[in-house]
Amino acid sequence: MSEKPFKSLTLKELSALLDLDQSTVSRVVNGEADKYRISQATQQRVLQAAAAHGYAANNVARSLRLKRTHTVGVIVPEISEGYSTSVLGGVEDELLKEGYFYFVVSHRHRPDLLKGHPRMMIARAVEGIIAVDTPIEEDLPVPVVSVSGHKHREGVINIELDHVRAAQLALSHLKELGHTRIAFIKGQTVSSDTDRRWSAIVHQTKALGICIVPQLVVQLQSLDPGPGPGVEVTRQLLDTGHPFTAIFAFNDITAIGAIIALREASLRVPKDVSVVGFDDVLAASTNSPPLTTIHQPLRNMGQVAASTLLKLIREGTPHPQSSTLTVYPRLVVRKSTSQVAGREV
Amino acid sequence: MSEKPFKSLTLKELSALLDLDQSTVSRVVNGEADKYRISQATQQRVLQAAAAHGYAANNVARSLRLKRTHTVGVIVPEISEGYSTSVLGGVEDELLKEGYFYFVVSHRHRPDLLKGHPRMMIARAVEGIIAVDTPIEEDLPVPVVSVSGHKHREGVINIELDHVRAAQLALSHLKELGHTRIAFIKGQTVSSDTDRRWSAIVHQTKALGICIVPQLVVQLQSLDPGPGPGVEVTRQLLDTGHPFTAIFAFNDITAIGAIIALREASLRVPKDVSVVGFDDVLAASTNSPPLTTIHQPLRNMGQVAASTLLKLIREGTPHPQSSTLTVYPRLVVRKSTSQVAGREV
DNA sequence: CTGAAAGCGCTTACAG
DNA sequence: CTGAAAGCGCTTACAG
Repeated sequence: MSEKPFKSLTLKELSALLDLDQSTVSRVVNGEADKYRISQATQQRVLQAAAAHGYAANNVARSLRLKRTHTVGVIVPEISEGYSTSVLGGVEDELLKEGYFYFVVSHRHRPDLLKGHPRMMIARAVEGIIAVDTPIEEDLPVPVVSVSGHKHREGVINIELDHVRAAQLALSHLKELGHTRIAFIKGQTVSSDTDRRWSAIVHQTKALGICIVPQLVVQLQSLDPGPGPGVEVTRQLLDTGHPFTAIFAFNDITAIGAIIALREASLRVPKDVSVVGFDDVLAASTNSPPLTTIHQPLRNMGQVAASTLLKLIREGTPHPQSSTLTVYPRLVVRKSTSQVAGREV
Repeated sequence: MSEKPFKSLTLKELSALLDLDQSTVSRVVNGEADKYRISQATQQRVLQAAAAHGYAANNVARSLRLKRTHTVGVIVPEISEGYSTSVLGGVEDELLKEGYFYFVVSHRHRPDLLKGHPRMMIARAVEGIIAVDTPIEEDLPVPVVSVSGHKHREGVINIELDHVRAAQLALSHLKELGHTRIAFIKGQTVSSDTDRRWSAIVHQTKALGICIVPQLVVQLQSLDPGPGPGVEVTRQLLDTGHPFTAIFAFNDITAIGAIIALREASLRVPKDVSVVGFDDVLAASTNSPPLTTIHQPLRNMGQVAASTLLKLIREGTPHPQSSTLTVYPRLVVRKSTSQVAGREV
């Protein structure tokens, strides 16, 4: 039709062409012709001309006028990483469906970005914010939904995994296989899930009659998103000389690191040591051996986060109740766990 | 300072408070006080009041007035996937540095989204678009930079890997290890890299005196982003009964799939069959065995794409020359390749 | 049934 | 040195 695609006219130009007022054209284009009882003839003319010239309203002007940007912000720790991007997939599903777009920013645990990014997004007039595994440190003037946030800030809705159930699934699986000396790798202190997960484990070991041996509990330090930190910490575990037959790792990448360290020490997985991961990111199934792990419905968590945020935006409640939506884990048994052997390491 | 963080005043309100005209306040806030020779006293008052009230200009109004949104769009095949997100990391590095934000959308190879998403982003007034491994099907009214696009559309700048060098690195590595019967897994037809990579391989096999056996060439069909398609195609390869001692896979995830299929057939990697991947995503190093692969500098490609796009935007050239920026691969030797054994499969 | 006017919140020539 | 006015491109009460 037009020579330059998208080189769209303005409303004013289009109206001039049609010899109609802007307001009339605006009404027809926005599907409010009936409401204003605009004649069929006029409607036809407008619609045809709009199509012919590829008219599309300037969204910036529209946003200014309507005070709605149909944009939300998403903040994640690290963009090049499986956990966040699985959630993002779900966020996208829901948002695009409703005509919303989103900005993504990553903070990499830098305090300046943790504070600055939400502000910048607000300055960009986002209508709401989704924080993935990221603490929100101040009150924000838009609705906030947090995925694995755990801060319970006033007015923030949390999408959270049932960690007690997760611990139960993992630990009873290990117990059934005969493991009693289990080593634990806790997450970095910066990760919002760390405390919750650990409390749940402590709780469930009691329920199941499993002892936690303090020497068999280590914590990730380095923020490196790869398997390195898991390797490091597993070496420490082996160095202590305390025997164990299984490791419950903070996440899949850490579990993969643990397996690397175990192999270095000539220990076979799962024959000598069983390893359980957490998250069920893509790498869990492609690893060799494929990881037994706790599946988090990450994509679904993203969908729930997005649809919840959209609901808050629609309702326009300035300070909704802080509350929690719980999602449920699943045990995925693959090849990194097996019946405990006679020999302990 | 103010009770509600970010509940920012408008320029007009702030000016009223100070009993100054909007224009004066605007000038000071935008750092143009000197240019307009505004008195020190006034500057102080304005700056202080702005800080006290947390004044920040409404970016929507600003964008409308200046006709600049400081926003770009990024389109990728799949958001929950290592290749795209590695590139996105680099894109973010450069963009945020310059005060730009970006929208991300994924098309999942759906024709309607491939066409619709760029249009929607244009309607959102992005100043430019970065297309990652995604063909651009029509002329767009903003600058476009393509990462691994290969379409050479008029006015689009391509960031491309030197595939000939990549093929040379992989094939001479295999040749040095004594492999002569090499199987090849080509990419899906929808992937922009597929043709280029294959041409480069054909070219380099000739240069190195390696024969391509037609029965040992298979192509990925399924669009599933996991290792499944690689497993499938490797089974076919084994079913043909043609002997081979090495596989050069289209990417790391496919290589991982190939290894799974090889194991099913009781073949050891690398003892019986060597496998070379491509990309060097995180999974390549964490896999067991860790993959020998061709490293693509994905993050760097993202950085180059973003800084190039920003340059085009700054220059305001409506239709720059189509051109190509080449980046270089690196061979990463890990544990999935070894000297050829006497026995052929 | 359609139009004229105001206004969203900025920036910037133009005056003085 | 500072202000008054126009205008970016829309939408929507208010008229008639």
